Amino acid sequence: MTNIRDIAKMAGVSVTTVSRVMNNHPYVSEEKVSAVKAAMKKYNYHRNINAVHLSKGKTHLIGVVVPFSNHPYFGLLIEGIANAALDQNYKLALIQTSYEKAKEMEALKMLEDKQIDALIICSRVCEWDVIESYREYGPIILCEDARNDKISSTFIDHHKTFTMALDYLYKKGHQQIGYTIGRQTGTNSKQRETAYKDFLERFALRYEPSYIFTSRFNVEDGVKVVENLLDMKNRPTALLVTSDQVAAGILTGCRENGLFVPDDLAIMSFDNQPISKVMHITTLEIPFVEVGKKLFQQALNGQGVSHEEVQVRLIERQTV
Amino acid sequence: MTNIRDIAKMAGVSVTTVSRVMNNHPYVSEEKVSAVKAAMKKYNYHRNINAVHLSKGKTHLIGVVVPFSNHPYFGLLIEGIANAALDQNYKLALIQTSYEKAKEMEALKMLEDKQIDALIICSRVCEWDVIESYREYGPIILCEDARNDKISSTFIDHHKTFTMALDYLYKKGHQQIGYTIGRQTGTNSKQRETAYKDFLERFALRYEPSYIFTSRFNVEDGVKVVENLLDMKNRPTALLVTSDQVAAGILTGCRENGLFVPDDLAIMSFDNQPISKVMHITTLEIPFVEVGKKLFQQALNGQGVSHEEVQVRLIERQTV
DNA sequence: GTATGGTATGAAACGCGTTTCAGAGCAAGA
DNA sequence: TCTTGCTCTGAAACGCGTTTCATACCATAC
Repeated sequence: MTNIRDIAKMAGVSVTTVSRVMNNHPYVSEEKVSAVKAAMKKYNYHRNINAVHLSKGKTHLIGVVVPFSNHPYFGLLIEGIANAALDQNYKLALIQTSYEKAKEMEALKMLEDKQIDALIICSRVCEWDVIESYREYGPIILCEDARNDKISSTFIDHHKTFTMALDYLYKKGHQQIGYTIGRQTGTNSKQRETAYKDFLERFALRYEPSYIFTSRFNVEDGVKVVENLLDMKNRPTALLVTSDQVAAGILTGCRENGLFVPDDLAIMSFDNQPISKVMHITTLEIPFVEVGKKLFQQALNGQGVSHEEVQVRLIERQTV
Repeated sequence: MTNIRDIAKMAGVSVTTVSRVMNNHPYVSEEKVSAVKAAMKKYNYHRNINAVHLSKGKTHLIGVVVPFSNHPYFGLLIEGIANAALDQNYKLALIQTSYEKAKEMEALKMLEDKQIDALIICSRVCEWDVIESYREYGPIILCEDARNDKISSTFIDHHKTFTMALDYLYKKGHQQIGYTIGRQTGTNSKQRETAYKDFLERFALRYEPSYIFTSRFNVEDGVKVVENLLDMKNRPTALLVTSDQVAAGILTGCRENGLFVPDDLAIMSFDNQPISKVMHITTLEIPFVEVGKKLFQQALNGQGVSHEEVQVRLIERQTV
């Protein structure tokens, strides 16, 4: 393999000059530029990017932590981040954790080892202080409400959003409202839980544990929600569903079991993925492209701590 | 930042010994091991991974090229590859091309620059000879039938599979069969087209161009297929659909427009994603985890050219 | 007693591009 | 004439871990 020194020798210049040519620095005479370029071409020279990385102390790689990549929510987030990254000539290192703490730690270690320039954590399991202790090694960006903390974030105020959705359902006459959610832990889930309890209190409604369906991630989980509903004596009249996938499953389950939507059960969902449009599911749109772009921007800027709130938008369709 | 030489000095050993300790080489006395470890701990030493990369000439990064990451097909593929990669302590560099040639070239350049150890291309736009010309820089693995070529692949024989599916539909009494597909170009699509034409010829059936629906990727595209069908005088009685997403859209569209499945229209789909189970769609299961694992294995082994065929499995449900 | 081989250790070379610093040459302004 | 201030160039240092090679010691093996 030819290296920069070989090229310098062949072109009759110094390595500095070759480096300058490669990086389009000014102050290189035209003759030398062409001599260097000719030599590079002749010897099919390609610079060793790892040497560049070592030298510059940067990799142009951004780590992205997701629990799964096949889930539309994270798929969309990845898509958004990847698009923003490509524009800036950055690459993405995908780290799939399956919510295992050890895998998440590995991602943090990659930052520590300078294998990545910044880390975007789309959903975390590690505790705050653990993540914070890695902040010194590079920018860490979270995709959850971290306004009270010293780590940058792009987030949706899920308390606000959930409250808005619940109020909307209440106004439509619903007083027995339940909800489905993925993980129980996690900032987003906690915010939603609080919003739910606040809502109940505000309207003096009773808390009914069976109205809350946890560990609901995909369509099949949605179908199972309906199975559960059928067994209940006193069903909720409306459900707030934190993913269009689950909502699609619930809708399908309802159809198969003779439950009419929205009359027997109203469904208000999240995300506004294509499936929700096709199935006419009322949903709260999350602007994934915008979220991805902001996450990436924060990862790039790095230094200071910033918090970017993203607004969701209610899309009224036919399930409420 | 402390480096290996600092540690060596602090521990009173040579850098070689420090390196050996880090890499668990034998032939280091216990006292020295502990001295080195103590020094590393005391100075919070972390090796610079870029220096390792440069030195070893490897990065433990595998490039994965996909057109989009939010599409379930590619999401699942990524998931499969990522799982296999994590097991072997490899990381994934995700390269999203949107089917733009320039982006795909960038991925090949990453291989050339040694930024990645191998490249898995899940769907390509570049011509054969372009890709082949980069083979000298490292393993390139394709996810399409490349048995006739000098590039490794893990693939599904789509001619065989399509033929099987068409025969199945024929046996069920269908003679007016259409199909939907994503891209028209690409090896997989070509194989399917050929299989379709061969099938028609074999049973002396007429080729009806309007029975072929191209550029169908997601649920919404499926709904539009139904809109098209409604305008047709002489509709197909069965449709082979190359993605469960599209099939879900078609099924939904049929329901809304009073078309009964399978009586008015039989649907045979591909992938066996969760949505197909929930909607009882008859489908051909693609074992994504297996595909991902094989792709990754080939990427790791590298040297020789190998071709791994993966079998699909018919899952009979209620749409045929 | 000598040959053989494993254990233990370190100096130095290696991989390779970037950047700092110093200096030379030349033109414009004082 | 002298000072600034570009433009252009290259030697050398820098980032840092790995690996080869040489060496030394000690223990079986013959």
